[in-house]
Amino acid sequence: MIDTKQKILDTAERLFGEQGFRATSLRQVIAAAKVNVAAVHYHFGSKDDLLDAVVDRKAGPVTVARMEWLDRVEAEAGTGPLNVEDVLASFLMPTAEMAQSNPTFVRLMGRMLSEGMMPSIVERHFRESAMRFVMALARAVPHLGREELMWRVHFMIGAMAHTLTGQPAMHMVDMSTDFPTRVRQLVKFLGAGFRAPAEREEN
Amino acid sequence: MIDTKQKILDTAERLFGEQGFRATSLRQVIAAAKVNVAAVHYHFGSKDDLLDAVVDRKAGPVTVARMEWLDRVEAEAGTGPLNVEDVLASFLMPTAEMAQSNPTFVRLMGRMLSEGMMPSIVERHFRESAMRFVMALARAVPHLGREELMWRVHFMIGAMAHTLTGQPAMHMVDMSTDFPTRVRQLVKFLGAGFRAPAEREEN
DNA sequence: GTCTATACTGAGATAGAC
DNA sequence: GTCTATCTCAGTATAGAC
Repeated sequence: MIDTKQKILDTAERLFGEQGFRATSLRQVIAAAKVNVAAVHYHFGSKDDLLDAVVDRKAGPVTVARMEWLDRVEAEAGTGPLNVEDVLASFLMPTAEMAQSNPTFVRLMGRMLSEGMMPSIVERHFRESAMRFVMALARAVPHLGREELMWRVHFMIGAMAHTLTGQPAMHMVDMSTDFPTRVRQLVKFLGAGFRAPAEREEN
Repeated sequence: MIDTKQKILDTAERLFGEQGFRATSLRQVIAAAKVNVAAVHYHFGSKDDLLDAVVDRKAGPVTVARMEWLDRVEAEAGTGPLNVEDVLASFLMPTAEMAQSNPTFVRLMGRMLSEGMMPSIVERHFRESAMRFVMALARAVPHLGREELMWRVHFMIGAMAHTLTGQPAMHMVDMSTDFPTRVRQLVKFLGAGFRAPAEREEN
């Protein structure tokens, strides 16, 4: 069939998102997609490369939406100060929107960040937009030095990844809360964190 | 030998912390510990149970330190208001202290939280102290409703886990920053997040 | 070019001899 | 308590049918 590739991609996206990448075997994927084992390797090369292709197919639009959102925020700010929450929203809201239509893929993205899964894949897909995002953040919170800003970005990624996966570490939180609400709360929480004063240099 | 168990535990702790749990095979562990494959299954039952035992051995003291720290914070506050940052420090600083002497184990704890690894293990080891911690937090930020507090705790766990693993998602951050400095910055960031005003109920 | 059948290696687990 | 042998299932590689 012509759409063997499609079937593999669709099935892999679903199973990786639902069960996690490592917890899903290729044999599960090929059974669910009703194709042969070797087809995966023929079309994609390896399990890692399959993941890469799965992400490739869907990550582009999210990145574009993020950049457009950030464009608007920067245009509205003009030469004036940039609002932290607006910058954070430009990064997080497109994800929330995608989560409405495709929650499993968003979970997969969350997993990839938090499981430290395939750093090279994450990097290739997100690094460029992430860099622009960090620059906007630096402008929004100019009281922070580079080092301190980067640490807060690091904290942000952790919080974000953990929130996207939909996996409460303990049964603390109502995971049925819709994504836009989650993200609004996350933006507020992180915004306040970024606004917090810088440490005095005293070490 | 009598200390076969010990050797396995020590080696497993090191390799799991360095490489991750899933990325480490039992065969690596038994080779490094110079014991037989079956010894692991004899002493621990399974790879999962070995992880459990590894965590068991070291997690207790951290929990005790956390609870003692929280005792002090609550005693100092008396019936007055509880400081958020103090509560956060009670949870995070014992980890930072352990990280000084045993960084790999702390990385392993971080991985366990963020990889969604063995939820039952995490729960058994941390649930009780986590509940007391959440109650103290609720007292420190009484302006938050239950739901909103829990979401912020969720964000906190993500940020914390990501910070403990020592795995920067992209090469953004200087991982050589010592743990106490990291944790001080994290406490400040999270403290501001928890202090952020509650959302108006408008959905 | 696309796919199938099959075999190879290494993982975790288990039974049973010592 | 310890070790050998063996089982099942994972990811991967390749030869060859269409």
